[in-house]
Amino acid sequence: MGKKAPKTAIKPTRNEDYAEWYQQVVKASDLAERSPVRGCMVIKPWGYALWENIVRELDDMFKDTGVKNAYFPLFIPLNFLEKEAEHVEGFAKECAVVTHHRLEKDGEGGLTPAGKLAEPLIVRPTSETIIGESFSKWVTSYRDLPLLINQWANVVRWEMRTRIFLRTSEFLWQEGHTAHATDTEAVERTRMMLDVYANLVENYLAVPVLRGRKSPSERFPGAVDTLCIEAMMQDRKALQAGTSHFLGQNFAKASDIRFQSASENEEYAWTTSWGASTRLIGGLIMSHGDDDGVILPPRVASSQVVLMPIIRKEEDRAKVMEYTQSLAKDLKGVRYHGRKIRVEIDDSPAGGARGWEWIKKGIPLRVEIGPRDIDQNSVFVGRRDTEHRKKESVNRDQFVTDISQTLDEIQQNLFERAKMFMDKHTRDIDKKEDFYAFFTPENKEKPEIHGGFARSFWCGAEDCESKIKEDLKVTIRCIPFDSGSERGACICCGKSGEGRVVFAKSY
RNA sequence: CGGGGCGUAGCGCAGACUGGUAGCGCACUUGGAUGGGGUCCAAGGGGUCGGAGGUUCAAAUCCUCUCGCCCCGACCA
Repeated sequence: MGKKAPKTAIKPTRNEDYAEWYQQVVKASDLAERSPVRGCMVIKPWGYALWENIVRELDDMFKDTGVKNAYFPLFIPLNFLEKEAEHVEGFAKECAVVTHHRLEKDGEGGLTPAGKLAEPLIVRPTSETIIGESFSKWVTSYRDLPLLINQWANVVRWEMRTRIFLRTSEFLWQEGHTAHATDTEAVERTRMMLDVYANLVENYLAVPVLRGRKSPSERFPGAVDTLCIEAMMQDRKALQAGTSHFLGQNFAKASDIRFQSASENEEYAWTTSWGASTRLIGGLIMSHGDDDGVILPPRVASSQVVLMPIIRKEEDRAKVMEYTQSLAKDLKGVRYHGRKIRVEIDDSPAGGARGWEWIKKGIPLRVEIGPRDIDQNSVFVGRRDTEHRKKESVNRDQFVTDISQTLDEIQQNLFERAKMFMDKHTRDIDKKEDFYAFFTPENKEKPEIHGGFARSFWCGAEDCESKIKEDLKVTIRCIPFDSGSERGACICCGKSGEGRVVFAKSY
């Protein structure tokens, strides 16, 4: 008899310490690790594949709407950031600044910066200003519009506190920037791209989201309107999963993006910008992960299935491996949502440890293959979205035939589970005392998981927002598009407000 | 930047109060036995004890300074 197996692969559990659970899951799942550089991460192959799949899907969706990719510099001249007043306000801090362009030996075996730059360069925290510079040259006539550009890039924001995937000093993202002849068209584009994000997050990451707009205080600096999708994590906090901004003519004026209209007037363009980042991976982990590790939705998983040959006697090896290889070949021939199924073969020694590694990594399907299965032309299959002991023998050919359907069932199951969770912890709250109770943990010393999304009325005053933020660390995450026209008393001051807004604690 | 915690093998930790040969578990390597849910036995490899300075015959341990990380807060486009 071996050691008694712990109940869960991840310690602590979500309920014991959610923040620590998250870190342990990231580590155990082999998705990423901390780097020697403060606040930065190394994305390991198992995690980077998720990003590659997100990129592939999103990029296709963008191109389907006419967007083209381009690339702009990493460095932005300091004065560019000074062009838009509100933008300056929002970005004044938290930027990496390049002040030198050379290293010299310091005489003690080290290196010291030399060659001071006349004007410092900023490592882009976002690229509105430098892309605006290009746009101003590219746009002269209404015939040049709309201009629909996206770039896949890394950006740097010198955050005070970082969390792997959720908020890192450097992260990968895409930023779309468009310029239009009319405000209507720009507004439509803003909404169109938000819907693209919602589609990706719900249908690929299997994470349900709320769609809506930010309150003025939560807007992107310099934006006229910020649309967002918000997801609920398993600690019931909100995660902003994507934003799309209608910038009005603010950035066009700052960057001098003008065109001559059909009626021969000179006008400023109307611009938008929209982004989603590697933060999505953090959202995926916190939406689906359990106390045994991460659970990857099949449509973005690095690989969908792992084959684990069981070789009891050396003379069985050839037979088992042959059966395994042939199964792998058949599986790889199956198309799953337009792509090949990816198969891992793990022939490390059979035993519980091997299986647990794959559970922690969250692969959707685990398949054990031993002499017994071969005799019956079957395979022994475990699904990551069900209890880990629940495994069943399936006819080999049936398994291959059904695999797309099985993966879709897992995908669907993950989405529905997350949707039920969000719905369960979303409630209409009309009394101030109920609102405060909802967001106050019973144990102040070691807060349990509590709260959720509160749908309440708000009078529209920033004072009420900041009061609630100060009291409870709760903010308006979004004003849902479908909030309706029902009127009710502001949860804070009691004055009348139209439509319920969603309050929550957030990442 | 404020409060708290922590830096000792790849990972997790003990040793520190009371200074005296650098330890344990996991992982890794080799050999053997196992094998359908966290295997067993045996033998190995791996360390500037975060860094600098000080006290001492002697420092992981005591003192001073310093760097870094984690958690909570402030911040978060």
